[in-house]
Amino acid sequence: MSEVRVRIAPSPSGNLHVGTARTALFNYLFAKKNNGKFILRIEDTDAERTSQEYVDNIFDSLKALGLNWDEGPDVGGDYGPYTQSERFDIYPKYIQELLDKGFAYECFCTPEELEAEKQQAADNKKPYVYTRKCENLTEDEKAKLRAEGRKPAIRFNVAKAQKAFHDSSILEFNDLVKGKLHMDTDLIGDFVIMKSNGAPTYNYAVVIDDALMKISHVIRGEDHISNTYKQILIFEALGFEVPRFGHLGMILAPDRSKLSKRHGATAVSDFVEQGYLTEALVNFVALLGWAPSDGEEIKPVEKIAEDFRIGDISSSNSIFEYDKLKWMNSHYIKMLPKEELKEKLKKYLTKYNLNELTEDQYTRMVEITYEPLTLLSDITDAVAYFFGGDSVEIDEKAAENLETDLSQEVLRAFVEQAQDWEWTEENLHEKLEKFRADFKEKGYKPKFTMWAIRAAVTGRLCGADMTATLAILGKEHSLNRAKKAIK
RNA sequence: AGCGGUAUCGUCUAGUGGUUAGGACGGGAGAUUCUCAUUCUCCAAACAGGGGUUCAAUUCCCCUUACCGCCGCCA
Repeated sequence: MSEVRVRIAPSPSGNLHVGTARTALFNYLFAKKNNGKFILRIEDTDAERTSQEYVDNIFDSLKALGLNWDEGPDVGGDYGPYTQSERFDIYPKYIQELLDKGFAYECFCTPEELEAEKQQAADNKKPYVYTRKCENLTEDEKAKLRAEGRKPAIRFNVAKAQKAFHDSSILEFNDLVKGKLHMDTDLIGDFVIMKSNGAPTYNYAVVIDDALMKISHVIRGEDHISNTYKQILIFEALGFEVPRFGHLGMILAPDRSKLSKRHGATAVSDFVEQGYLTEALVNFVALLGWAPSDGEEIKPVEKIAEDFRIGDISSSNSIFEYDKLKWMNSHYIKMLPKEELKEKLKKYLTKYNLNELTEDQYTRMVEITYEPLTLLSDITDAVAYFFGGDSVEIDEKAAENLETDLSQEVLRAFVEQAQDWEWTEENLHEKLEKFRADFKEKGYKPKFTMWAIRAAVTGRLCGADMTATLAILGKEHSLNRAKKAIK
């Protein structure tokens, strides 16, 4: 068997979408599993909708996900260039070949004429198929149209190609994930392969590029199934070897509609911005349509690659459930090495003056606050009360708690006794334990004792370990906050 | 409308011609901790419907339904 070569071919008309990321991942996994090559190709034939900004975003996102490509626009390779707009001199040659072989013809129809055809089909409740009225234009007629200033587009002659290589009008192929798929080619209109402005269309450029780049397996979303028949025909008409195809189910939003901004993040860079770890995103997205053989859901890409078999992918659509992603993200946050975590968190702490803390204090603060985090960005709120010196914002519930006689009594005792405490975490731990015990003897639950202190010092009823919090905050700030809460 | 695809707990899925249909997220209950969270234990929750084939169908076939996709000089 020849070398496995797969590709991801995004169009830079937006930031890298998670759906594209999943397709990229499955291609990557397939390449890894089969010692093949993973190739990145930028499909920017439509100049109007593409921009360099998006190209950069695609590069960055793919890299962040760890889906490194063996060949691509930036790293090069033996089959470049890897950006379609730089390949425009390649495409005409094969158009000519198709024209010469009679598998393509010039079409002079105007957008208005085409629109009228479509309208008529709709009126008759018939599916629209191009009428092929330009198929048999004579040279004289073409010259006349040209003289009028009309520039022709090139259409592919579907029926001719089909007849040349198949016994009936039914075209069939064996999909890597969906099994046997077929289609009556009589229902496919002669489609445009080169626009009147000279630019190749998607269906044509893809074939030329996949063929020239020696792509062995095309793994992509099932929205491309109907394109596959067109593409196979072009491969055959040009005498290229037809690659194997595999079509993945789509990713849907929780309401079963297309995943869009209103559901939350959709671009990989959005997820990162919101505090998701790319490791979690990759892991989660792999589980959409694929399940590990050992049932262990949390595992790194390398492990997934070992276990991956394309035939095991579910061929149905799957819903992108943010809840599970969040769960997975919190899991990955807990597994992250502390040094790395400390660095990553800084991005979400810019509103605070980190200089208020020593390196050790910062480390300790992260240690006692990272566990409940679902998103890295949750840290912003989680550490709010470590800053601000003697003043802290008291939330409603804490304020309510501070009203009680019990809390007032606890705080008076706390302020009085703590004056003399040595303010180290170790000592505070010991002292507070005793403090709680004393109040317990008076019939106060430890929980309530600590709530009073917590409410006064942090302004909240829940938060990080209280002993460590006091230690980090320091004696002065802690006691001043406590004093302020006393009536 | 036509064509194509898909159908197991709410969600992601495992699984088999005979199973108490398994796991994970989410939900519920409880235990632990100074709180929240973590962790742990337990609970509820599914084979879309109808026909076949078969001793037996969630599993194989057909139909219906639902959902998704495609019908561009977008990709």
